[in-house]
Amino acid sequence: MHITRYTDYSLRVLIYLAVQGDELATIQEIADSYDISKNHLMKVVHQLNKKGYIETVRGKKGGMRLQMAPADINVGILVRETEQDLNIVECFSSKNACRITPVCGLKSMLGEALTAFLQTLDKYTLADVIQDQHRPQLLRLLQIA
Amino acid sequence: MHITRYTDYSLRVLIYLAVQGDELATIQEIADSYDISKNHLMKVVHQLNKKGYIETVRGKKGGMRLQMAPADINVGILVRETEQDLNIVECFSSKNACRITPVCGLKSMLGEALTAFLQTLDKYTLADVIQDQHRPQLLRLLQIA
DNA sequence: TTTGTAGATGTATTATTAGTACATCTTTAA
DNA sequence: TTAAAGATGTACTAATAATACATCTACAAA
Repeated sequence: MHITRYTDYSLRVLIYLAVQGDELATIQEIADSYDISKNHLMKVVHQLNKKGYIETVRGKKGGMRLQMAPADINVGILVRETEQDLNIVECFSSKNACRITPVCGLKSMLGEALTAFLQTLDKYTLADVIQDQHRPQLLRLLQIA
Repeated sequence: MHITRYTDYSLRVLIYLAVQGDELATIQEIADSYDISKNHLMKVVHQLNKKGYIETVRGKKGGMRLQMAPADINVGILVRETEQDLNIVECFSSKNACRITPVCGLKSMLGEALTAFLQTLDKYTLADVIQDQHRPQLLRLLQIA
């Protein structure tokens, strides 16, 4: 059981921006800080912009910054919006072919478990991820000047 | 986010055997009932046997049956044992390369969420999956004589 | 004791899809 | 006008889940 790197990277971008503050950050800087693919990050950033989490500025001296306060960015909601496919087993998807689905108790159990997973994340915001006490270390680890 | 078909099939085999009762069932019968790959099921059955969930009988007139009572087969434990990789994000695995892991609050949140997921499943057993009231329909849907 | 049927086991192949790379376009500050 | 930044779509690669296949072992019935 995994969440996709896409969701992981989305969270990392938001963490970077929250630590960085009001300055604009470029995709290149974030990719370098985490040592991950710039091209993949591009899609992540594009989606975060579309969903209103960040604002992007094109052109020279462009970049991006958070459009919402860290305390208003809920981790559970973000995961739900970012994780493409939350059908944890076949019977949750539209192309289900399992014959016993109508009378199988498993589906509701797994649904309840998934809800418990997401509701746990609903308790937290981006501000909780980056506690103030850790900000200096995060600035250093992410090599933000 | 998914669980693997391997885990799904493990659960389906146990459901079949619980519905079937004391008779021996062959891999072929189970594969036919669910219309899934016999070859894939072989591995699933082998592992369920190794873990003590079922007993298998080789040779002519062979097959398999449950080795534990349905009420003693816990769904959460089974999922933990069957799902190969429960490292939901990179920082949970041994080959983690994310720089901020030491001060990142996300790891404990996702850990807590995963625990909530599994603990939900811990509340249920195979007997809960197959409620008595549904047994006749399950027998029919699985085409068990 | 032979034969056929069942599971045991390991290897190879296929398919899916996440992840990555690349090319080109648009925007904007200097 | 140019360089630097994001926008966008397409194509490729890699990882791994899923499947198929081949051969072995065990057992029961004829």
